[in-house]
Amino acid sequence: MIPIGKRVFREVWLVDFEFSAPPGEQPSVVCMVAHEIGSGKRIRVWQDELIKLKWPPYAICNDTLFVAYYASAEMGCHLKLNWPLPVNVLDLYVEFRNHTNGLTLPCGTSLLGALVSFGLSGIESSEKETMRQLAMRGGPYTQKEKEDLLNYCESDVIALEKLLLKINPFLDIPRALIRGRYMKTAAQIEHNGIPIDVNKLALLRKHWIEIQDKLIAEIDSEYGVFDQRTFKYSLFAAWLQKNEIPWPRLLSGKLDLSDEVFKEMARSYPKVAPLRELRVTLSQMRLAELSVGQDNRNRCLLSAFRSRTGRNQPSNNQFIFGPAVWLRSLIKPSSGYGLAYIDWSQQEFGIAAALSGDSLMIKAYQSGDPYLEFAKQANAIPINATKTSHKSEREQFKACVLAVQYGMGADSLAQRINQPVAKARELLRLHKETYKQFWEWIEAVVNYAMLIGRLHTVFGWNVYTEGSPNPRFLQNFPMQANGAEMLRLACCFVIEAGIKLCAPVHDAILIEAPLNELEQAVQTTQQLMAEASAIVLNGFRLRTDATYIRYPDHYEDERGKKMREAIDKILLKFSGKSSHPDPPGVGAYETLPAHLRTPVQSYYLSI
DNA sequence: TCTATATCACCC
DNA sequence: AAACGGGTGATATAGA
Repeated sequence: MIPIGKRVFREVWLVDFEFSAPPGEQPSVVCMVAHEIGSGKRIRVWQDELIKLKWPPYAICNDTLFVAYYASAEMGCHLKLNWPLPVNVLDLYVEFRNHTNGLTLPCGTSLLGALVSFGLSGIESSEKETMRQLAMRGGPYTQKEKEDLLNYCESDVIALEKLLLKINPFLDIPRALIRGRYMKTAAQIEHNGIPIDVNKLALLRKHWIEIQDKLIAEIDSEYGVFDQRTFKYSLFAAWLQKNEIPWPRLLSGKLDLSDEVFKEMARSYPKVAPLRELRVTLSQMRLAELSVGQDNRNRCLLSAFRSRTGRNQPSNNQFIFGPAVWLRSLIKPSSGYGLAYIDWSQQEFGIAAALSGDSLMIKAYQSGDPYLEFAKQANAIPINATKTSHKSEREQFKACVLAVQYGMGADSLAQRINQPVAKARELLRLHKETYKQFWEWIEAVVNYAMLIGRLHTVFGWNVYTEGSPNPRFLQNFPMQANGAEMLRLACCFVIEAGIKLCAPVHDAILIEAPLNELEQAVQTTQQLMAEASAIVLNGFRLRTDATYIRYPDHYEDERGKKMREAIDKILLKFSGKSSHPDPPGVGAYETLPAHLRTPVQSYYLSI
């Protein structure tokens, strides 16, 4: 019987896998080492034996604990091996993040870094790098290499045990297991991936440079500020001088090349407008390393718990939801399937309302249109006003709500809504007067952080706020971090309900289902998202919106439609046809067999 | 030629 | 002094 935190487990298994994971592919397992703390039992298994096992060689039931560092990797290996996932997962990466979040660490958040910060030493990081390379290289391996890899794998398990003993006194096991549960979910999401129109992607990649060249050639002939595809500051400066245009400069003395300045300057000097458009277009053309596997699905590390607020932080480069929105048109369900993008409506506003208990804010959220209702509550528009009758007022109150969420000041808000500072000040004042209880609450939160030196969410995601923290961060933390809790919980529910979850996107998720099951899946997902919000917000339920994408349609975001159409037009000229037939979905969709799914778990509440 | 820095743009 | 939260990544240029 081994006590971990305040709970006792029959067995505690420390596990590490070595694997290789080419971009966009599920991991290929190389080897595994597992140690059990109580009995001292040690297991070392090479790939060829692992794939024969139908069940992990360690206990994964209710009264045992699975411990790993960055457990989504180990869980990914389980899924690849068709093994069920452990009931109780303790991820020391996540717990170390939570234990030190907000502090400056001597050696980062790797296992090695965690050991160092507890005054322990692991193996040399140069050796680690060599072995990691060896695992990534893939087989075949010599007997010596196999031994080396297993030894290396085992050394990490030993390091993990040392870390566990050090961090054990700080563990809040019920909550740590909720976080571990999300790491299981994250592994399943990564395992699933997002279906991609690979023909379109190939076409885009093939003509990527040509498209940019064409766009530049069309416009730059009038300016001569590009060298190949590089915008040259010096050439632009020369052009400005020749055209006698005084251009704003940064404090450093360099020309201010932000789009904001381009926009303003285009008003007084219309001839800079086309150049501005070109720069905007080119900046939306970044698609370097979208990682798509052989099965035509976009997969990458979600980097769960990476951000200070506990959000996922996948690479913008590899993740289809990273680059400009028009590129989401590459998301396309395979034949017979559909997708749905489901997001919480005004999530942060709802969280602020619920956690502060501000009755007017709650009423505004429940009205269905918080921005319009806010304007009414502030007596700025008549009680019978609508979204259409008072469009611009609604936009201003909306901007004000967002400004408050980010701690924006009157000057920035004024600029944002293109109004005098007095107007912005007035809007912010109305917010403070209308939502008095919210402001009392949020000020108490900020004071608490200043006094105690840390903040945490309802499920115990912690951040240290020592030193001179940015007060706007403190003010935003409860909304963003509890929003992240909500998303993680919803993802767990959705995965555990057997729904194919493809991606989390901060306040939204993308799911997939056969066309005839899609609406049911969406309905269930919406219920589960409401459930998750109620758990985080003590009974308060947030609404969700769903957008469907049914084969043969592709994902389309209104904001990116113009760009997508413009690019399609150019592609048409290059290739002569708009699209190729869809390839068959290569292993595009297989539902995880029921016996492999994580069972639905109860959750723990309180604080 | 490579790296570091500043700046900017994208996402929620 | 200024004051938009959390991020990742690309780009242009300066400097080693």
